[in-house]
Amino acid sequence: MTERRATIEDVARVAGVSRGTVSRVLNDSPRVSEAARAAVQRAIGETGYRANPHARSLASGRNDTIGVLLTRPHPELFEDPTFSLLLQGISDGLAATDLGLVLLLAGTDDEQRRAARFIDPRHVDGVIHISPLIDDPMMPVCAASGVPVVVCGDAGNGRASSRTWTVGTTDRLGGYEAGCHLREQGATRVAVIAGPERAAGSRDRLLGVRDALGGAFDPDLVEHGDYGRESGFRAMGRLLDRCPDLDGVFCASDRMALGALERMRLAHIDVPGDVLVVGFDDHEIGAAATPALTTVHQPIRRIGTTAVQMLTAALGGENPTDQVFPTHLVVRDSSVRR
Amino acid sequence: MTERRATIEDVARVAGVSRGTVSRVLNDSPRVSEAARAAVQRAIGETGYRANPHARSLASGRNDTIGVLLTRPHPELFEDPTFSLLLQGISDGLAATDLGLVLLLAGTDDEQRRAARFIDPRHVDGVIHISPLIDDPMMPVCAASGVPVVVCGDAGNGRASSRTWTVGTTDRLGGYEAGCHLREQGATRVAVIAGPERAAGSRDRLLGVRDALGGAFDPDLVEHGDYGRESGFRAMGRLLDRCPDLDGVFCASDRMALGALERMRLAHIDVPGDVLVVGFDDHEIGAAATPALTTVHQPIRRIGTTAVQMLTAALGGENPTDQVFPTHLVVRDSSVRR
DNA sequence: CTGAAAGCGCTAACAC
DNA sequence: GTGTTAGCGCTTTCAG
Repeated sequence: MTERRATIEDVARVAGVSRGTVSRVLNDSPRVSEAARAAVQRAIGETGYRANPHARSLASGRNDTIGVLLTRPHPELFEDPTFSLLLQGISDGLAATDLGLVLLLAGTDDEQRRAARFIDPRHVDGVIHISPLIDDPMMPVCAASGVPVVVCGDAGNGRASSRTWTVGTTDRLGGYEAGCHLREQGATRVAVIAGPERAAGSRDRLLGVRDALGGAFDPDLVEHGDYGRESGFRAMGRLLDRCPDLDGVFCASDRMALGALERMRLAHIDVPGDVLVVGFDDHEIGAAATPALTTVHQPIRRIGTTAVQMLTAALGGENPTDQVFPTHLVVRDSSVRR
Repeated sequence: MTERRATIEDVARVAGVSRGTVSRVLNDSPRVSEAARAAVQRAIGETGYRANPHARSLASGRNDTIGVLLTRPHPELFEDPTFSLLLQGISDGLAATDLGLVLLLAGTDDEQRRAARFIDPRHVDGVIHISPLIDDPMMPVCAASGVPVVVCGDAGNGRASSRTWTVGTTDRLGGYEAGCHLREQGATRVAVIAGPERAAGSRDRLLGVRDALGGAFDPDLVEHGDYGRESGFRAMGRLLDRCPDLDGVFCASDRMALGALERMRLAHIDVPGDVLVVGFDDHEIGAAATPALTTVHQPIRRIGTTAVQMLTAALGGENPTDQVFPTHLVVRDSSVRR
């Protein structure tokens, strides 16, 4: 345990070659004879050699690690299946590479300071920014660091830096489709349970329904939640207090929609008989709900894998094009009058 | 952007001192004159200097970073408030230090490989292992790396290495108390909805109820879930199929207990009239449920802060003592016959 | 208190 | 193909 770690020097000695050759084998350069390669590999096994990542990074300027930046408070973050899926997508995308993955928590001020230290070309080669906020405090940090960044969602006004790319969905169009659907199904007093005020995606979905409803849109019938079930439940309560005869609700997340359903059940309001409901996300829980939830599908997991692809492309010196995946409405029972 | 980053050399030149002095200021050594310190600080501001972490680590052997190891599949992990709380505790604990925090995902084989690379004395100074499994595949990796590890929960048979410590709760005793309570309240056919088979904590809770029930314990009345609501719902369904006249249920998590409540509501089984229910965790959702959930409280957040304290102590060369926090029963409506 | 200098372990450019 | 060598940017003796 106290024993000194084997270095490249030790390996070279054991293999009877020079440091340079060992390094070449390590970075599998083509300019190595089979014999030398074999000898080095054996020596690595014997010595239990593991490269010192710092020495390597110091000399090469690479880190072989990317960071995933998380800028929402823990509870909000951790209970949201969206993040789980996004992260799975990222994990999937990374499988094809040999990059390391590091999660950077930046939900509180203190965490932001800590994370800022890590957003540095000498720590991570690139950053994937999940859950961007409007006027996101970490965007300037990313820009200043010079690290390439892929934002999942809206990067905010005037792209922070030339090394920022985005991959997202048609949030606004999704909201629009949901709004149109509610209207078509006959809803005339449509309420909205939006997500966190500062969440970029939520704002776009809200703009979308507003577009769809036009004059029928009532700004008084908008409540904000945190994407969670409980917040949807409470928001629905407030909406019902204010407007007992509303006949449609668009929720910016499926979980809030489920909370809203629950609240209405409690109030003996029939869905879809009295009120039509549309969610957003298309998570499993929505399909299993009673009534089955109409929702706007977005390919979250795919966004994750794409983010990785774009980032690796950027690391390779390419200039990836921003991607926007289409959302589409999934009509189920909660929005269709029987 | 393309501009070369300022190095310690630049700072030294601007400040009119030597590299050594700058380094001393950076590591706030006491052996520096006020004048020199001020000059260096000014120069740092002017040049926008930021230390190169790799160079620093290479020279010093420290990393100033700890890793949090997560060995459960994403969905399971991310929807569990327990992790959120644990992580908050860790975040809190870290606030007093200037250590960086890095989350290491190791839920799949691929992720495990990736994480293993990072569990290395040259990457992280220490590891906090959340959610240990029985025969956890990452424990040998941790041991082999020589990195100090604090395990939140049971480290498994024969402590992996002399540099492993644990902080946990009296899981078994908690299960025992729950079991006793159910008996005292008159339950005679008690079922158990345990957590994942390989989760160390879940196993202990199960052993605890078994202790309490003694001869009344029926191994056929045990089902396993993944700590999630849905899995509790389904497990309850299976139990009811098998034993429609059970009169008590202990669930290894509050979320599974809520799922079980839901399932029983569906079957028009009255809680606590027909069946008594006890959960585990004491999450908020349980207190808000109908009926309010009796549960076993464990100080999760505190476990997180303690893990950090133990780890920093270990990094400081001390040998912290393992900690076990007491659980206690919180009696609410779900387990008390009216 | 401060400067000089010797590494930390590795990569990459340069000879051969 | 392979060995040699000059750094990468910092910490940490060791003198002074």
